[in-house]
Amino acid sequence: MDYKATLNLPKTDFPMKANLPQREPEMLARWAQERLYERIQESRQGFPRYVLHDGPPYANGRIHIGHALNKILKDIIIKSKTMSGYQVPYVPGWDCHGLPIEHQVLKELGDKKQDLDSLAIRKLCKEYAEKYVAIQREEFQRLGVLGDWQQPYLTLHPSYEATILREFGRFVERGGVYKGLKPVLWCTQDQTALAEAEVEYENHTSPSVYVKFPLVSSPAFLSKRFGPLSFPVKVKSVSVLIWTTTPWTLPANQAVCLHADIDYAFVQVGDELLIMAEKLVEAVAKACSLPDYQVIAVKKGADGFEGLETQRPLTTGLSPILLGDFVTLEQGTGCVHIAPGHGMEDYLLVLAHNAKATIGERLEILAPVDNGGKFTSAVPEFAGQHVFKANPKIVERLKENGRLLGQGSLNHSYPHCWRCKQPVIFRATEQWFVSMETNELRTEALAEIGRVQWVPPWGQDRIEGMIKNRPDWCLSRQRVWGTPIPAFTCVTCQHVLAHPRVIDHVADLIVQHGTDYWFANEAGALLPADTQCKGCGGTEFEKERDILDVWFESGVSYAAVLKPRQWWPADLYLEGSDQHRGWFHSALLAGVITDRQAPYKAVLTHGFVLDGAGRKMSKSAGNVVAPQDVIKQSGAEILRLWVSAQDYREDLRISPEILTHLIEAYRKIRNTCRFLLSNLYDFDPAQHRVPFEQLPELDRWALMRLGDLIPRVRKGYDEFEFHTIFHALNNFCSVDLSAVYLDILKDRLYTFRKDSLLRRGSQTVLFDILVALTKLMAPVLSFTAEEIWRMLPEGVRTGPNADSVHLAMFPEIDPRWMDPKLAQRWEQLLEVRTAVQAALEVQRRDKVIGAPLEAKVVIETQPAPYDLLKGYGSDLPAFFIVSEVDLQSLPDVPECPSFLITVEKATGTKCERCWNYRETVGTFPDHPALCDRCVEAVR
RNA sequence: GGGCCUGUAGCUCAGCUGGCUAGAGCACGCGCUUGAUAAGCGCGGGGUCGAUAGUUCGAUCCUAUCCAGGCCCA
Repeated sequence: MDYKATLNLPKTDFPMKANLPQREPEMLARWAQERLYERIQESRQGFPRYVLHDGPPYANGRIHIGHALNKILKDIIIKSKTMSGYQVPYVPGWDCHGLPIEHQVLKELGDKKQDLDSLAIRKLCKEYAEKYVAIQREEFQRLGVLGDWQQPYLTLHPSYEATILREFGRFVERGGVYKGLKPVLWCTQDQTALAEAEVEYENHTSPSVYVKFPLVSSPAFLSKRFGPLSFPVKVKSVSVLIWTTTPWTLPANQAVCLHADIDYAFVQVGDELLIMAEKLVEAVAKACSLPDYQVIAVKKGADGFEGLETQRPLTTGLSPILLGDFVTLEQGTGCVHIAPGHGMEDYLLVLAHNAKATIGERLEILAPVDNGGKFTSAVPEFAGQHVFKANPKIVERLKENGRLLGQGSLNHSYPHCWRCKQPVIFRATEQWFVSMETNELRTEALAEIGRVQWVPPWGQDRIEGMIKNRPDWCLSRQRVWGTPIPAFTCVTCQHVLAHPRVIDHVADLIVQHGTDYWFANEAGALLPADTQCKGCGGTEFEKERDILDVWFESGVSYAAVLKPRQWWPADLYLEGSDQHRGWFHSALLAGVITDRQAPYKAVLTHGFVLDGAGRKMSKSAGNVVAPQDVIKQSGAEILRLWVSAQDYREDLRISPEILTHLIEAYRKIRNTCRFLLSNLYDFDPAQHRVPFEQLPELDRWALMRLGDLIPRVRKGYDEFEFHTIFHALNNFCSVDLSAVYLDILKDRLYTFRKDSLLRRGSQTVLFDILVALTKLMAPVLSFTAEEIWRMLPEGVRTGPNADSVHLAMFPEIDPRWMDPKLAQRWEQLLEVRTAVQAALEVQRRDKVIGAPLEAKVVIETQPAPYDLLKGYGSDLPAFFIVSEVDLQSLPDVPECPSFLITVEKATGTKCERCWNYRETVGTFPDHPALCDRCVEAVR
């Protein structure tokens, strides 16, 4: 007779093969059709709100793995907070303005761009941004991220742009906004500012000159100051020797810079002493063909140079010696000529100097060069000449006035305009700034940093360092794709008009007509009717041509997105650690300016995604892992699991190998759940549930393990330590369930009567475990959890709002589960079990047994373990999954291990139905091949 | 070059304020099972805790330097 049909073998429609790439889109369609996100929000009405404010990704290009990481993390937080009893809205956004889009559009236009005005270019930029918003929106949703994808926030929406303008108005109102100079890359041919991305580095030959800056102090004074040092008597002057490849910047010279740690030599040449880096003396002597020279003394940059004054070579003022870190020994003299109007480092050095200096000591940001690259009347001798053309004449002049020590030429890499291919210059132009000092902005921002929770904690050090050292915030860009700076200049007296009331007026116009209105109209149409200049009473104005820095736009997103919904301040901002300089930074400054507080309570950062070897991904290295490929091959679920498996606070790694391991882990979890489901096919919790009090220890132990898992996982979610969740789930499925509980349970589930108390009891536990597990994994394995959820019996998904696992609450533990004494007993029991398995393995190797049921186990133990084991009596064979256990107390078994295990071939005959070896097999005439238990079960 | 961060088995992670032969899961190897079967079970091998020097009775854990890598800035 075939007894297999009498067994309760597992049965389920839940497929072993996940087929995620096909199944996920179906699930997404269902969620969309069921309006799952909206229903989740409705279901949490009246719950405390938790606001995670989305940092807007830039709307160009398809998403990369870093985007996927960021959005999946956000989704995990949103789902887990929802399941913890919060209302968690999620409004995604996009950053739509800015140079990269404008640059790309111009590039694609090629020569055609000459014929287009700014309105036409803006139109193309808008189309470009909208195209990628649509693409990225699809790609983000494909990851399983739930949110208000129908009404995202876009920085190009007129209402958002109006908020940008009004926030700028609040900046102005608060004070601290001013116009100042700052060097930018400038093309003198096209007469336009350029961004770093718009220059190409090509070789270029520049003049190279060595120029003396005589110290004002007498040699006698200096010899005392530096030592005393004894200078040769014939020395009449002491000069700092600088080297530059841009002689045309010398009229704008403001200072000379030395490095504190570099050794400087006093080199005697004739009746002069020249100061230059000791290590470069030889090279300089050669370059300048010095006939005869001698090093008199050597002093560190830090030892006495700072503050000494030198005579400028072409103008009348004095240039102090400053110390700076950027000075190197690679070329030149180790002494650098500083023209803050013509170099970024020069500019920053002078800003830092001015911040500490008295008014009289402050240096000027001088750039006496016009839009066409010609000297202005501020440099009478060369006025009207293009700076590159003037270079030789300047060198000539230096020769005449005795300042030139040597000259040559240098072929080096130099920035050129991407359009006209001409060499560009650095030139200070008028820009809008917000001062870091007015209203104590820097101090207040630093104080706010202290009130925000930074995760991980070093984020605080990082942003603090940046705020401490950053220069004033430059708000203006000389571009068209962005939001205009809503300011005007009086045509008559050049007075600048930037007033909150006027700005509000402009904002109203923009809400009504869109931002193009600004670009299409002149000042008259943009100003309130009766506007008069405060300075002169004039009524004619020129509108500002610059637009706002995009960091300003995204920085004020709290005003555009959170405040109108009363969600301000946000509970959390979550982005990559590069945003300490970016969004966290600009949002903090904007928040402190407009509200005197940070717009967030906590900031969480994640690291960057690297390849398997910990290296940056790049096309050229060929190590790029595209989320689209992973999704197509393995499914978004694998990407979600990947995010959860690693500690994202540090850099993350991804590679084919890592993904393979994650797929394995996924299978394990999926299969475990499938096994649970397949053994519940005939279980209806409403009818069959067995009360906790009637459960045997094995089942109670399983619940206890679940009771350990639940708080562990929930703590992982609460503390944003998702990788601990992955490991906890993985361990629970592999060890507690698969290797122990489920393995032991098979005999009971398969061979006992369907409705026996033991089988129903275990099913009760399997059911509770499955439901809990499904909920716990849902924020990470959102698709799979939902797939399982929909396989559960109808009545289980209790309540009207429980048809999706994402509407459910996390499981709670039942205090009755926790039993420390049981835990202790089972720890020992499992230890014995491991020892039994080791002993079985030995006999298996020797071919004495194959399957463990072929074995009889003899355990000889000391009295104490004996008593423990004895308590489990007839349950022991099932626990070890063997046919027989012979337990004996032996006082003289050694201390460690406290038991001896012998494995023999089991006695009796193999029962055809349950495969146990039993003496009773053959004693039943009706069922000669069955054991007593099975006879009972089939009767 | 500067600021911040990272470096424990093939992979992903534990390792509390320095203290037992450094752990887990997976992967790998071998075996069993064929009633979770493109599954399940068991056993096993594998780490000079990035390198070096120092502090200490004792360092994966503290300090310094170096090496490798990341983000930001220059």
